[in-house]
Amino acid sequence: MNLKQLAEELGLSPTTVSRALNGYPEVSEATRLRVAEAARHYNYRPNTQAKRLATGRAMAIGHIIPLSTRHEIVNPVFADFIAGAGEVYARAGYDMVLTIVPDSDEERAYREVRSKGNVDGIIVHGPKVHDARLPLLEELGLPFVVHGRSLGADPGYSWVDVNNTRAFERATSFLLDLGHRRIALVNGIETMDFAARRRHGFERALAARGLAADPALMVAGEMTEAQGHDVMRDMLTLPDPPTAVLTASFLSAIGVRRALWERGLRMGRDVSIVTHDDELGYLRNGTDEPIFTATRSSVREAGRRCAAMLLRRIESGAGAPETDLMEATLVVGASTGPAPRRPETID
Amino acid sequence: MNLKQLAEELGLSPTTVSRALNGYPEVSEATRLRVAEAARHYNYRPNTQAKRLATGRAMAIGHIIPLSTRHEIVNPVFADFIAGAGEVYARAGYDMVLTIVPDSDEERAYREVRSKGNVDGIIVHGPKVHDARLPLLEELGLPFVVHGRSLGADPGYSWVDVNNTRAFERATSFLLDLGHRRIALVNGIETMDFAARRRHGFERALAARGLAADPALMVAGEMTEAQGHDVMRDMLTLPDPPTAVLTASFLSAIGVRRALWERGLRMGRDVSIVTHDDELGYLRNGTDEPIFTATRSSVREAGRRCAAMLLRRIESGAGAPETDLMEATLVVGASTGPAPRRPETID
DNA sequence: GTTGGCATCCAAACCGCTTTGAATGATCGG
DNA sequence: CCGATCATTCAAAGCGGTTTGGATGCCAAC
Repeated sequence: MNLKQLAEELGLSPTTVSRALNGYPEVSEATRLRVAEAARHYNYRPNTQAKRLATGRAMAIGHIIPLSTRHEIVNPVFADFIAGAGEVYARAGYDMVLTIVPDSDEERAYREVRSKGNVDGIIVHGPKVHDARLPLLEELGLPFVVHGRSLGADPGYSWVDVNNTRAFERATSFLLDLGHRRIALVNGIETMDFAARRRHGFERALAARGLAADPALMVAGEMTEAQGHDVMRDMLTLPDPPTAVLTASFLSAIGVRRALWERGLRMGRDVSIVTHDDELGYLRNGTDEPIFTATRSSVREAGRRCAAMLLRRIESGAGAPETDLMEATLVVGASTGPAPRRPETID
Repeated sequence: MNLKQLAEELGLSPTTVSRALNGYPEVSEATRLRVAEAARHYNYRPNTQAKRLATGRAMAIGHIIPLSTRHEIVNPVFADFIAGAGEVYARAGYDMVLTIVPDSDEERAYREVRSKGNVDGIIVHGPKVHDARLPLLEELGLPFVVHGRSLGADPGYSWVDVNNTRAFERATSFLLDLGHRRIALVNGIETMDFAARRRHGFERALAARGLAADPALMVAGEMTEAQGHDVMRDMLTLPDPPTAVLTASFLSAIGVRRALWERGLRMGRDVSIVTHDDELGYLRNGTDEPIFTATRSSVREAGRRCAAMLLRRIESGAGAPETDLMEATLVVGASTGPAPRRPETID
């Protein structure tokens, strides 16, 4: 059933039916009701493609997911982010269009999306430091919102981000307050903006106490369980091993925990762990008391906010860039405790 | 730049340009080259909406992601599946359209997708036992492929699935061969088809040795780290605790491992663990030697196969349903060993 | 020298909707 | 009672492609 048929059925012109259904004022209340009734009865739904062509609005948002060609790993955060954003789109009547792109030809993908005109805007995932995509998108003139930021990029873009620097600065201070001095950082790949900022926060907190970060205690890599484990296993063989670890991901923290257990060390007593917790649906940090002390920030909520911001920009026609800096909360769990007194330091 | 402008620029009719670009034979090789050259030069890309309207093909595949309203949890497997499917779509020039739907009004979502006509086919995620969506989709006449199967549904549909029954049957036999008799099953929610089948495989293997499953050792629930932990913690307080555990997810296995460690038990010596491993990018089962003995099957590969199957069906006009049963491999890792001899059983 | 076939190209219709511009009849103020 | 105003409706022209049904010109065949 299409518009013309429905109009025919009603003895009206397509014009009137269209207007009645889209809430235009120049239609009598009586016919509007009649039309609505008929539409329901025939289960009429306007053809999306036709509507899009006619209005010039795709009513869809694109998410371009970079897929590292080397690592072949999808960001575990992605599913929750999508769930949050999807909620918002669904309510607003937008579709969500995903494109998985090997990071080798991301530029082509963006250009194509632009000229194909099948989305009204884009969410940029996983921004890197000095991310080349932002100037490109600016040039393309496609509305976009970045999930995260890009150090060194021209700041004239809209974004939603967690205050990663502050979060890791606080987490580090927290460990310092507990007496820890040998603190390790198990970070994500530091070409990623979020990881660079976390490291920065880590170093800043140390510097504030006149301490320098020990390069031997700072590692960056793919944030997996295996990474956490291998890194911690190696660090524990150092002559002066860390008494605390700060990890950028829940999975890394789990790996660190495994390495501790293997060595017969108790988490929170022998070695403390603080992790970042994205509050992923399938990776909850304990049910009541948190398993890990963590800097907590919901990725799902970030997804909602990104989506809402983008829709706002699209519907109001851009304007000055919007930004939204979410503060992470520091929740204390069972994985941290005072720094163990080393035998030789007993005063 | 649109078709008409490009045609103008070339001094040709839109008809000819369209044909040249789409490889129709009634165009001289000379003009075809000229058109291709100009298209490249002006970076022309046909407008998606217009093309869709004209051809009646959406060139897009829908993924309807059910979101349990109670659990608010996105299946962790989802990101990898999407990555696999996305690869295939990208190569074939299809878009991937995601819809996140609270499972309360899934039916409405399917009907809407159908009548809006913005996808050519659908991938069904997370089928349940007796899943009501399958007859609905059949009725709607929209091509679809199910990732998984549905026990009790009319079998006239296309699917890609892992042989869950067989995988868990083998895993259970493996544990039985090692001498284990008290084997626990930490399963997913058993209204989900895959979980029902895994349980079935588990029970079948026990039955084959004349053993009955102990209800106290079978738990079903959300497959999270916390679930694994809590369930195992409780089981360890039983008068006759399990010596081996079979878990339906890597995350549950990690939780089980935590519970063991908390009790000072060694994995693979005091208690064995076998888990199912979906080979998720961010949840690798160890780098060289597997951490856990596991039934392994790549979800990403399943994504690729589902996508390819659906495209095949769309482009060849349905036909008899296709099915693809993937066998999981049983990989032996460090988490299993012979059943410990109980003190009183020393002969 | 026609005629038929073939290779090329084009005008126009169409896909299903929105939207502009105009028509119609009813209502109202003077 | 008449012109102006208003409410309501419609025909037709897009949106940007594809596709149908000719045109045109050229060449081989008769």
